[in-house]
Amino acid sequence: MSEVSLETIVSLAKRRGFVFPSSDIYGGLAGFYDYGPYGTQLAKNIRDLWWQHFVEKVPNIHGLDSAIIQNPKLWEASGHVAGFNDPLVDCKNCQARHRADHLAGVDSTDLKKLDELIKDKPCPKCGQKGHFTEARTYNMMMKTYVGPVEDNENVAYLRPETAGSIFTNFELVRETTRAKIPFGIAQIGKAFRNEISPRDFIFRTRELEQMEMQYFVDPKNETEEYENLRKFNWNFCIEAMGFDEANLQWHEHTEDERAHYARAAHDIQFKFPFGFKELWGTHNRSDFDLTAHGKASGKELNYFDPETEKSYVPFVMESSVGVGRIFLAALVDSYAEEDVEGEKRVVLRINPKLAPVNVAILPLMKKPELAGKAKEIYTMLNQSTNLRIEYDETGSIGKRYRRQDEIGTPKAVTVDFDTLENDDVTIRDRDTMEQKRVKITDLAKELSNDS
RNA sequence: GCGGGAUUCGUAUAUCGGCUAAUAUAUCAGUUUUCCAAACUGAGGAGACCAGUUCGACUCUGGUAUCCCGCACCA
Repeated sequence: MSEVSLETIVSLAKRRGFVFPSSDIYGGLAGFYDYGPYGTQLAKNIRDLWWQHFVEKVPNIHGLDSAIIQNPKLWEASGHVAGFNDPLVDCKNCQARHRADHLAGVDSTDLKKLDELIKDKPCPKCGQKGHFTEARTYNMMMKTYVGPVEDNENVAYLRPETAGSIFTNFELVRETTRAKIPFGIAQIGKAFRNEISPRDFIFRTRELEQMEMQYFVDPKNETEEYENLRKFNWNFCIEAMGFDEANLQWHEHTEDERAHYARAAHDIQFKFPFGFKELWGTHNRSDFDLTAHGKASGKELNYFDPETEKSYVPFVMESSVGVGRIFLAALVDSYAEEDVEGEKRVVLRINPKLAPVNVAILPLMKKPELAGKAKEIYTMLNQSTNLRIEYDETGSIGKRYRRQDEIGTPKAVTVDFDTLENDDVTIRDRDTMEQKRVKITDLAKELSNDS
């Protein structure tokens, strides 16, 4: 198991075109990152794999792709407008920052009232009384304006999570798919949060991409459905992503940790270089969302059960994971260094399905006869398979193997002088470095089997 | 947001108040019929940004930005 440092991952990510600081030439922008050529492909492969497992292969889960900007009423009903307006104070003595409403012991956003209530309270950190700044709010939702005039009438928010619009589309999806409970709605998309302090590379960013699935169930089955979803999420990490089980653990939220909507919450934590941290959340959101949106919109979001002929508000079991986080986990999980004849070899032992490049085509040397043959094979495979193939002729053959190792390419095909005589090539394996000789006519089949 | 540290070729490091900024590696071109980062030759590539001090600043000072570490935050 690897104990790779974050610096090593950041350096590799930049050096090999996985992740760049956003607007790098201007000095970057905190909380935002750009994905380079290999990173873009890796992220796409992760999304595709998730979509396959959560939508395409599941008959009663349906896909959705909703707008990033929604009617602001949605976020009022969901509790985000209030929740993202946490009143905060700083202790002028020790600089610690606290939630004013927590200090006051009340649930309020009235800043003046809170100032009054906490006036004589001690700072939880240093114990000093009467040193708090005035309460301020830090709205964590990104604001924008819809229409040409920037005023309060036109305020809108970039969604802070993808879940909201799944609830607003609940009835339309149910109707168009004729779905019966239990069923799910899944979505992959960007969300935005004005995090106070983005941290740990791409772990906590201000622009994030979520893969979420909300599963609507009969309240009487909540526990069973919740447990099933937890297992499903865990299995995806182990079986589909191929993560080392030793890098994963469960964390159950205590009542204090839980969000306002959650009846139960379990995180899958991954062993990042900065510790075990949340990778994937499973939440029992109860009927909180459908009830809230039903009330606020005036359109009841009930489900009529045709068997019992009764209506009820379904419970929501939520599965939520960030693309950036699972991307980072994939790099950390697969990064390995080993000694090969006294030299250090860096290899990403990543799930072949996720690898940005499946196959590298390499002429043994940059000779016209070898390069020509290799390019022929490249074209042939490109046309006859769905493999992602890369051609490389610069540098020694050993150097090119190591280049591909570093980006996790599972197979390399090498064209040598025997190829010209016998129409066969070697396939070199990323993990074992072993080679086998294969006829060019069998190449497509041979490579497709492995990927 | 608070406190601490850092910022020099793509990456990792060095040096210096006068810089023509060094080394390794990486990259590119070439030589070598070369299967695990070989060697050799050559090429391109840098002091985050903005001010100040100074005859002169990559070097000193201040601010800003970004990254890392701790704290807080994570609805």
